[in-house]
Amino acid sequence: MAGKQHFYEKVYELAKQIPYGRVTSYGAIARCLGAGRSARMVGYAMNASHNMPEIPAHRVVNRNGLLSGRHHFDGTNLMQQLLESEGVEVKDHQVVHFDELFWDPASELPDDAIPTH
DNA sequence: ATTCTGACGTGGG
DNA sequence: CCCCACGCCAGAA
Repeated sequence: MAGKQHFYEKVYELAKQIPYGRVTSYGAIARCLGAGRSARMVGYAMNASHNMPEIPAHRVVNRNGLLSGRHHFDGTNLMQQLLESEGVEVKDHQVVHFDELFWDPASELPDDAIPTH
């Protein structure tokens, strides 16, 4: 049934819809896809998205707004720079005003835009 | 084949 | 507040 390949693609479809200048979390994506306990797998999917420029992996942080994936980007601070380039403030590896910038796919995305197949 | 390590998150002590 | 165990499961060793 639900293979990894399939799951990764759902993650990507969802990630592509994160609005410019907003951020979400690994767990929020997992929950939205009906795999609430598989947040780690979302991290794996992001890790495997390096060759996919259309996937805004830098907009996915952990549930505290911490840039936990920063070491997987080229350059020391690329993840932070990408966020700042779209107006997201980052201080001490953490998104400032995380509460306001947080985008929850489950509550802000219309049902027909949530990948199911 | 088995072990180990995580771009995570929750719950319990 | 801190620390730990656990669910989850892909890849590397």
